[in-house]
Amino acid sequence: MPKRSCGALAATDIGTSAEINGWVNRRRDHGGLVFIDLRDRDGITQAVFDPAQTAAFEIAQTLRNEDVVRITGLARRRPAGTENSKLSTGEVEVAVERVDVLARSLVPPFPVNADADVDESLRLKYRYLDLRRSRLQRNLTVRHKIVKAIRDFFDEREFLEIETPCLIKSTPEGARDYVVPSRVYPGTFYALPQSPQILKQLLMVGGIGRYMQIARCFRDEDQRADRLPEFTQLDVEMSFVDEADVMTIMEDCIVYTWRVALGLEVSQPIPRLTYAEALARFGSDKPDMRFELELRDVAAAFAGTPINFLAEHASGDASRIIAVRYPGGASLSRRDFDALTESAKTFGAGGLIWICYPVDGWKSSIAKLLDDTTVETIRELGGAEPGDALLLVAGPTQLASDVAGKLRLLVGDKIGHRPTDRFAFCWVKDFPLFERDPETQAIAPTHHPFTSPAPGQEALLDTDPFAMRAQHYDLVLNGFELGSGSIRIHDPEFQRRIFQLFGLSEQTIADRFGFFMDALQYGAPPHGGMAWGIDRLVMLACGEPSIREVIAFPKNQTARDLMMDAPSPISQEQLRELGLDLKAKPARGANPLT
RNA sequence: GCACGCGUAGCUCAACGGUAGAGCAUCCGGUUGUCGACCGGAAGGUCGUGGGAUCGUCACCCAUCGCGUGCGCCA
Repeated sequence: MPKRSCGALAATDIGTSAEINGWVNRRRDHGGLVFIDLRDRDGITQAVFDPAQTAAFEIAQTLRNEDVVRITGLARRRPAGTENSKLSTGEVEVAVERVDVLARSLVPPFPVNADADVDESLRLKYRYLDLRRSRLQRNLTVRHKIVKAIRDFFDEREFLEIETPCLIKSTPEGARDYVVPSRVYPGTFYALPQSPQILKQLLMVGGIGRYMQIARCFRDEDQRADRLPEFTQLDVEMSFVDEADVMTIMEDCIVYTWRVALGLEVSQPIPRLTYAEALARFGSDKPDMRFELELRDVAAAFAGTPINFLAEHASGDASRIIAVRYPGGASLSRRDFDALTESAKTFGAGGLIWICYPVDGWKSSIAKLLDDTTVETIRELGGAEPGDALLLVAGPTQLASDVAGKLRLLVGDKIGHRPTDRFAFCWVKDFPLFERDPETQAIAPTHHPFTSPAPGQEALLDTDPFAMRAQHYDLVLNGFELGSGSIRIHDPEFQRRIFQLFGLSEQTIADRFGFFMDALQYGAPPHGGMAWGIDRLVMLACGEPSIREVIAFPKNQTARDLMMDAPSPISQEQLRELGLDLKAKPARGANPLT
């Protein structure tokens, strides 16, 4: 007898016998007739129990949601008028002749057969139940398809997928490491990789040429909706390539993946912006390109203004007065503008100026300080149409740009221009090679210390490092950084100078990067690559607000696994073997649900 | 570490400072074409925790715990 999945039963099966296994999604007991919706990953099939089949009928009356059963019976067409167009199997049903209860279920702590919102902690504690629900079934399916498409894409181009170790050496800089104590060498520790960066560069030195990996990475930093301590990267590296080579192949990969996994066409070429352009036009180095609303500099309207708090920002390169257009914003209430002002303040601005342009006349938060001419000049510079409003942010260039960029996203949200089912990619390139730590003013890499400067700029290292551009490119989707890549330094002497620039001593370089510096001296090919955040990519593809929705067993925002209740203390025996003494008592397991 | 929001029945949520309630789920009974079945009934609460103000609190104040979002952090 053929086995059928719950979603596979079709009109072509009518008249045949079938065996179907699944979970009881719902029972509808009509007394003289019982319906069971049987569910598996594939779908739902309706089983009908008739009193004539005495044994099966009696069992049917005892079935409850999430019991696991095997039914056998005749697939038949549903009586006319009782078809269910909501189900793919809605034309047919199984007249059950025999039912075996394979497992009983307790009453689940939340509804498994509905998509209703449930407290996320509860979902995480009972993740195996949450996984049965359609949302995660769908998301994990999409994730599989995306990862498979990526692997197929690189396989066809003769990349090798190579696994790199998870127990590696701690290197300074960057995020905090997760560490694992060594039993064999008490007092020493492995670190878990923050990314396979150095390893993939060594694969290039090793003559692999084209490498890819779906790699697990670990960073001991605080969480966000799109960031967990443990995450997955697509890691790619190639030898004898330039920036354009890498960007082309990664762009092709996105197009292929979207087509094959999602059935969507991404229009090419994907727009390319310089870092400076992205900041000026969108106030962000990861602009959301789903909508226009570009930022406009309206400082010219305030040239020679007597308004003190604007005059200081109205000229020169150090300051800006930036307008964000709010289409239809003229009809907003005073309360709405107050809320926008509050938002601007939380973004770091001192305040917010708004000007409304209804069909007749104008209104503004600083109406007393403005005249018709100035207001009209601002309107022209800001590109406002009748019915719009302009939100003005004044301040030091970086701050004003950043706040305006965030206001732009807020306006985009309010006018519904950021739908999760639209995908707008862009490249951002020509990043500065270095930036200053805002607190210490120390020089630091914008990307990482292995990034190569733009060709021919090496000499600037001694004279004006902050003028140097990097061969560094980001792929951005809907305002999220999907991934970063760069052409790496393959000259050991230049790499040494970069490390020294960041204040690493010869000794530190030798201790931490000795193996890497050695390798560069044995014929390292020019190379470069990229890494994407797979969780983020799938999250966006699924239209989900958090990467937890596309990971089977995620940690929560406080880095706990609520299902396993990890992390947890270990035994004295384990500590002794590892040569560890605890200074602090283990933190109490913080799971409120246990 | 900081800011904001949330915490009431198994789930999702209500409740003007004056007797804690609804829908769904659960349990029982009825029910032969439902598919969020239906009808009738029952059971289910330390209002996160601890203080305080008040004649009186789920509601107000303080502290604390948990969860979420953001900031810091994330080469």
